[in-house]
Amino acid sequence: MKIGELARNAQCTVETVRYYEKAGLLAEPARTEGNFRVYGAEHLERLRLIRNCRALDMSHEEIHALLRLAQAPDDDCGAVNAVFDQHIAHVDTRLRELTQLKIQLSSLRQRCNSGNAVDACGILQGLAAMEIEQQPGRHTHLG
Amino acid sequence: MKIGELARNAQCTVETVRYYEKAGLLAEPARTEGNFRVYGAEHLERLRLIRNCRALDMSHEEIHALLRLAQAPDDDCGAVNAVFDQHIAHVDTRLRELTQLKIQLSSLRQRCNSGNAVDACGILQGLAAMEIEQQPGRHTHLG
DNA sequence: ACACAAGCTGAAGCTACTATAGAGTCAAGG
DNA sequence: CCTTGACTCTATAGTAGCTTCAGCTTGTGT
Repeated sequence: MKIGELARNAQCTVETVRYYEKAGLLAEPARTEGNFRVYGAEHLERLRLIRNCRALDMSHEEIHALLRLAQAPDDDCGAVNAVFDQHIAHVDTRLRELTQLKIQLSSLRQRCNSGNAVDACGILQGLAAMEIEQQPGRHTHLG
Repeated sequence: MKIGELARNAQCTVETVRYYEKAGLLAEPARTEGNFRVYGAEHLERLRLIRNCRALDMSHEEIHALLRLAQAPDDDCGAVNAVFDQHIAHVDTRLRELTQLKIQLSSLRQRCNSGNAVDACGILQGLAAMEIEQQPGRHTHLG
């Protein structure tokens, strides 16, 4: 299988595949005489796993950890569960943040119903007056 | 007011202030003889507005749009409301995505309760087997 | 023989900053 | 007057996870 076919099978672009290789997530495949990459079923399976992890918003670091753990098939999978639980915690944190954000946005939005001059717009006034809440730093890689 | 004081007043770093200037969000201030930036109250107000917008996860593009609109104080503020509504829609979209994500993650998590060999781990099996759902592209700048 | 698709490498671009190097400015203390 | 230390200056590189581009080579169909 050449890179284009692999990419189609895994629903991603050729560039992304090459990027994963450079990032160390996907093993370097064999090459043809003409220097084209040749992939096997095991590459596709691995790539699918990576794409699924990404679809679940895991970071490359988290995926890397999972892949390392998956290499020792006889070990206890407790560590796998731990990586997973941590990621769920990330998602939870971000969900709470966004929920809080939406409350703030909605309350700001109610301060203006359009038709005012910009000068008198409750939203802009609110944005200028709001007291900045210091965020306690990044606790998740989710934006 | 020099840059350090401005930054303290707006709860951000000196580097961020210089970055906003280069990004065109904050007007270039006057300089002292020794080439230090000197800011007035209007710069602080503008910077506070920018920081509040960022605290609400608006992109620089959105903030830029708001600032442009705010420059014509006599115009109708309908356009301001539109920018704001669009941002609320971004947050909503991302909330729905993350909620969906959490459902998937939870269901995957239930497939393994640790103590298995990695080979038999339901999570890894699920990650490898999951059918990739193609995302309909980025509809928000929120990660 | 020639066109065109698909592959190759390496580098730059994206967002919103953060961090570093190496210099200059300025007020206070000795 | 001189030094120390806090602050400031510019310019550059790094972060994540790709995407896009330039310029080239390889393979395929007619």
